[in-house]
Amino acid sequence: MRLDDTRSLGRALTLLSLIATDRGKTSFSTLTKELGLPTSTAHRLAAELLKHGLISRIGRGKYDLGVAAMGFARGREFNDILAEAARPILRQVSKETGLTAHLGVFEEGMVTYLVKSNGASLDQAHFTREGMQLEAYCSGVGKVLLASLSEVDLDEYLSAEDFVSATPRTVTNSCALRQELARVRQKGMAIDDREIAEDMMCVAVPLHDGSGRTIAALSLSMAWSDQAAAQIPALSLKLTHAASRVGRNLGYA
Amino acid sequence: MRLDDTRSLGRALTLLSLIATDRGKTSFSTLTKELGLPTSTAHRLAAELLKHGLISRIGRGKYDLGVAAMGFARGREFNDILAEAARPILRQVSKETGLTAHLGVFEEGMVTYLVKSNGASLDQAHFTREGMQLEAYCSGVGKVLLASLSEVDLDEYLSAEDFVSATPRTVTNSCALRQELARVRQKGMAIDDREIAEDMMCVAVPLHDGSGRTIAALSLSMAWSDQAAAQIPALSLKLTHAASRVGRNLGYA
DNA sequence: TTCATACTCCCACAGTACGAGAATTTAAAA
DNA sequence: TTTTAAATTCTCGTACTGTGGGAGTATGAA
Repeated sequence: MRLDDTRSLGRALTLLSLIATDRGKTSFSTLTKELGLPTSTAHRLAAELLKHGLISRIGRGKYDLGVAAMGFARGREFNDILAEAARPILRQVSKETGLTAHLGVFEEGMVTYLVKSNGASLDQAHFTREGMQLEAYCSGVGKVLLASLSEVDLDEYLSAEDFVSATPRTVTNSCALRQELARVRQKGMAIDDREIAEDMMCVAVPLHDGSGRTIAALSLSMAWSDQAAAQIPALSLKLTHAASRVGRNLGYA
Repeated sequence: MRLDDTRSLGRALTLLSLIATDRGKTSFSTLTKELGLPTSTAHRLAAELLKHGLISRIGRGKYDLGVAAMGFARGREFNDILAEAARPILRQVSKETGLTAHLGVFEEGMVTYLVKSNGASLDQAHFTREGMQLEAYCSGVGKVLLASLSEVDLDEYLSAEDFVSATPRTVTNSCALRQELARVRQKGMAIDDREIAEDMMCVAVPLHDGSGRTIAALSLSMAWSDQAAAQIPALSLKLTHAASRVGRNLGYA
């Protein structure tokens, strides 16, 4: 897209998001000054936003979100949007690879699986369901999400959790987990090698929002084998690709 | 405003509201065809909406609301916006007239008062509070709101309610109330002449949304007297004016 | 009332947004 | 796999939208 092809629209939307953030605390003229918008232009755009109900006037020089903006959220959660935006892409990846793909988010110390797309055979991650919550420390998705936590959040998590072994390879030592998470952070991907089930492995990568924060993780699960292990770099690349496509679907540059 | 001064913005917002209504059921190309938007233009606009997070891609040719649109609604209700948009105008009216102004909406068979702006003296409607719910059949605001109900909704209301007299003049007969509401509908205003309190009267007018539906009512209350009664036409006009200003604050043409 | 600020209007001009059509990508059907 | 239809992106000359300074008006506060 040519950069200035949608200048008025872009400016108006920036203005809108400023108003949405500010919630009528700051005067309109102050906001537009920050944006460097000329008065007449700003008012012209505001009038159109007003006409469409996206903003409302709550006083002289004060605007807040409008009634149309309300209707938008009705019965819809961030997670729903994320799931719908990701679903077609996960479906494609699982079709291409024959493996089962997941998308999960971190909620209250657990991983919530928002999307599951089954691969060709059913012996991969047959126990997961959409909406299911699982422990974070023993899955690829979980490790990616934990790796994105701040120091304090991670400390809290590590001290609150009670780590039980799902398999002999599960990492249950808080120190070892810290090190593992550091590796994940550095590599930008996590591997679960028979840590959650004896005969399973998976790769997982983060999904970043526009500002680089990890908001979810994608994974591919497969039955464990030497040859499967060999494919991991390629799969991880594919997943990263998929993640950035999901990001694009959500409007993250 | 010159009509085509904000064409791209206007088109984009129309597109946005279509998507918001449709929720990804209809394909993008169908929507744009309905709007008569050329393909390339439509995609250019959609790309910008996407970039700002107002829409998200949920599949090939499918778009739904985006994550930014979510953030908008956070902790905000339609009633809040209505109240904030109306408050400065009611304040002005009550200052000009010295009377107490109210704005109320119909909720579950009762009137909820969203805004109260006190006049000069305190002997008008001293018993009302913002957020208070009162019976609809005996106040000006209530009568305006009842007058806007559909036949079936009104039938339901009339059969469900138990009408008690607040004063000797309160209309408690369901037939008489029907006639009174017809008058209100025809005149576009309601008068409460000592029906809720012995020494009080008030005028009320509807607030219409863009499509003409009554979404709220505004009123002015005063102590009863012959001279006060004589002012009612002028006050009603002023209120109608105020209502249309509130409407403008909300973006209703 | 006065004052400061918000808002609207005007209009000539710069350059954005337009949109047809071609090219490319994509997903699903065959 | 190939085929096919639809979605999406690209290109580019130009029409006309959007711009923004400035003047003028409206508004609310003191």
